[in-house]
Amino acid sequence: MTAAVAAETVREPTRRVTITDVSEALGLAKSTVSRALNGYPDIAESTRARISAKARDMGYVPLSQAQGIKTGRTRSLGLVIQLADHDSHRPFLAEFLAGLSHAASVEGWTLTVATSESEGETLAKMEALLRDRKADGFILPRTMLQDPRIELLRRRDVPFVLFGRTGDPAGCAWFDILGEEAMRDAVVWLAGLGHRRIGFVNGGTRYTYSALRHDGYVDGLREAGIGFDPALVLQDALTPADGAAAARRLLALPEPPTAVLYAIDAVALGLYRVAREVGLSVGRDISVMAYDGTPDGIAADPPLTTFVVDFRNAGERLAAMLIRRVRGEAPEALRETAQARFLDRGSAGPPALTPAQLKTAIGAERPARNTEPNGGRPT
Amino acid sequence: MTAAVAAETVREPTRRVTITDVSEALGLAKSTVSRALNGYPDIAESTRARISAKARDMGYVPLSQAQGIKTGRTRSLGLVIQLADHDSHRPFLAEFLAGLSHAASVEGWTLTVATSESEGETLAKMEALLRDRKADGFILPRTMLQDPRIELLRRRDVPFVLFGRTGDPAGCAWFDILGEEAMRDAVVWLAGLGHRRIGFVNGGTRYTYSALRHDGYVDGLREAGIGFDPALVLQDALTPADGAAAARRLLALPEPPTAVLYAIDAVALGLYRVAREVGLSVGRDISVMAYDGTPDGIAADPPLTTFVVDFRNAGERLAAMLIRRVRGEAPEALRETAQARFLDRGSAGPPALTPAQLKTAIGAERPARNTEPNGGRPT
DNA sequence: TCGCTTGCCGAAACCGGTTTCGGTGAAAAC
DNA sequence: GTTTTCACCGAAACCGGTTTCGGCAAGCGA
Repeated sequence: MTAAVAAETVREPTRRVTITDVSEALGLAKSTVSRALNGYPDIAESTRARISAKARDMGYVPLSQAQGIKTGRTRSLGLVIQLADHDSHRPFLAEFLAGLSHAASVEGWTLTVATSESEGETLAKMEALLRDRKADGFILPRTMLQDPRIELLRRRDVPFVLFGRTGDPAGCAWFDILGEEAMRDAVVWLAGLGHRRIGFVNGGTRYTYSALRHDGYVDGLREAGIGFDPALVLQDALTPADGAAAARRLLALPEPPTAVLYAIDAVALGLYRVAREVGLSVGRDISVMAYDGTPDGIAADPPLTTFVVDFRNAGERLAAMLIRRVRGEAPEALRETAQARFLDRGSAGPPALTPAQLKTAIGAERPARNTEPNGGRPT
Repeated sequence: MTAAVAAETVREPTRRVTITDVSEALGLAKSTVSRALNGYPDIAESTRARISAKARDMGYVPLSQAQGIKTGRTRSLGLVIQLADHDSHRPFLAEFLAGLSHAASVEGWTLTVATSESEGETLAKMEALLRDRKADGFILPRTMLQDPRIELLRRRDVPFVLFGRTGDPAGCAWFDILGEEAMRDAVVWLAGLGHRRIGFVNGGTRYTYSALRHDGYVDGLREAGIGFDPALVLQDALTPADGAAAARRLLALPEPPTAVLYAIDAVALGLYRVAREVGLSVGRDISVMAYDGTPDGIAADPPLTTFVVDFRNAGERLAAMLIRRVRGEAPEALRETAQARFLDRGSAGPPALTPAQLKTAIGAERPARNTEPNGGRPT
């Protein structure tokens, strides 16, 4: 009741201050004010100063949609999230959005978000956002070697930035984390602990990061002086279930790895399950490392040793870059990379067993299901 | 190289079809076309039919920002996500966004997202989005009993819908899951299994859901004929750490509960840790149930029995309601609720112990750390 | 037959900006 | 001292719509 009254009375009639208000307050033509504020060269510096001062303390903020009707741009960033149940980025979505939103709002821009269930729908959503002028450009997460989104935007001459790299970098701006360096460092670190048989469970081969991380793994082996064994490498593991299957296959090898490096945290959690089943202690009997920095990794026992990606920072950098891109800067000048931060949480240690010992330990231990502390208590 | 050439040649000059194009094609004034398409009564039905047919097959779609300059509305929904490290909704953000985005796009609307780190920033972001006309209304997640967002929007007469309920429902539209029913059902179900001492670990008391779920817990006790014991109820547990602390306090009671009901999945995971520490088997020695349907709950051992909330559906309903709200429908007609789906995954079973037995079992079992299968193997 | 509604549509103003195109005055060139 | 040039600003058109206002013709009652 009181609320309704309040809504009626307090309702602020604060008409927004327009460019006309500013021009009239100064006795100038509104075209002059517009050109002054937009940096046209045919305005005297003194006049420009007068105008921007007045505009500032009158609280004038141009209405982006009114500008857009003529300029075609509305100061908004587009993000189309393609959902997939295996999406390992999902836990970080909030961080990523926070980064994007923050960097955007600093410049007075906003973020338009859409979701899609398929590649085709993603393209359709992007076209719709362009048609409605709800996005001046796009952030493209999870880039692929051959990416139809890039092709579309290139063709339409729409600005975009990649979170990740791609096959043909022409005309592309990007921000990416050097996953290859993380993989290399991981291998070197594991080798330093004494491991010589190191498995690698990679992510989706269609994504750009996959080939890069594989290269990093190979580089690490070379640096550590360990020979490459293709039997130790598995591809396209995207879910915990995939990760568990991969772990089983690796442990079933004649000479199983004493350490497994996963390209994705969430997938690595699958190894924990397998280890529990076959009675191996993670971090002692079998070491595991991964990449991403999932919060879930902390809950694991022992917590997962990993490389932490700062998704918030990634969002901030990408938004800032896209804004500059929309403003006309060349894509070649807008390419940044950063490193993931190594975080040792105990899931990788010196090998307690040789591969041969490991092999026999696995066979001896089953069934390993009944390992609860209070197993035999009567109901 | 080929891409650059393509960008140059294929660049579509597809000028968008405007209302003027349509009016000229029909030999009518554009004002007539506008009024026809917007349902004004002073247009003959035959004319209206002719116009909308022509508009359709010319592919005319009004430019929302051009409309907005006059009407003030741009067909966009606003969502300000207030981040907090304890936010239990975070795992569901993608689902929620998918629901919002999908329902919005069906009506030709879009979703503008911003994030904030504090209550004050949330309000500021909402004002900024309104000022820029980037949002015609807002979805307010995680409503509180006393919610400053609601007060702001009421005062400004801006449409909004709540995900949750609130203290003063005047002028509010909402969608909510009946958490109170879930809590009641949980208690009744636990009682049916034989539990008489049932703890309750609630979430943040400032949020509306908290009081409701507490009521549901009490209702369940009444229905099961169990007396209410305030010692079994803890409030404001928002993180796994909080959940662990709560579990310790409950287990330290003279007569500890044999089952604990958590208002939040993520918090309930804290009990698993405590159980492992003191050597209790979850689902046998101590039962636990919670609410939300977190994916993390599946990874727990045993998987967490819970009530699953369909966040995607929630997003869809909320977006649809907000659109209707912006179009002028009364808030009182836009109030929906739904139920969470019970999902038995094995973390709650018949009590294996009496509270007294439980008490002694806890004391006897420590230290319980060295329970790994291959404990004593030499390095 | 005449005047008055009423139904239906066109003309024009408007929304809040941008951009093109001249025009003016002062300084520079002759 | 006159002409030319240039720097600087105003007027007006425009962007793609909405909305107000008024006018015309047909229909109605008298």
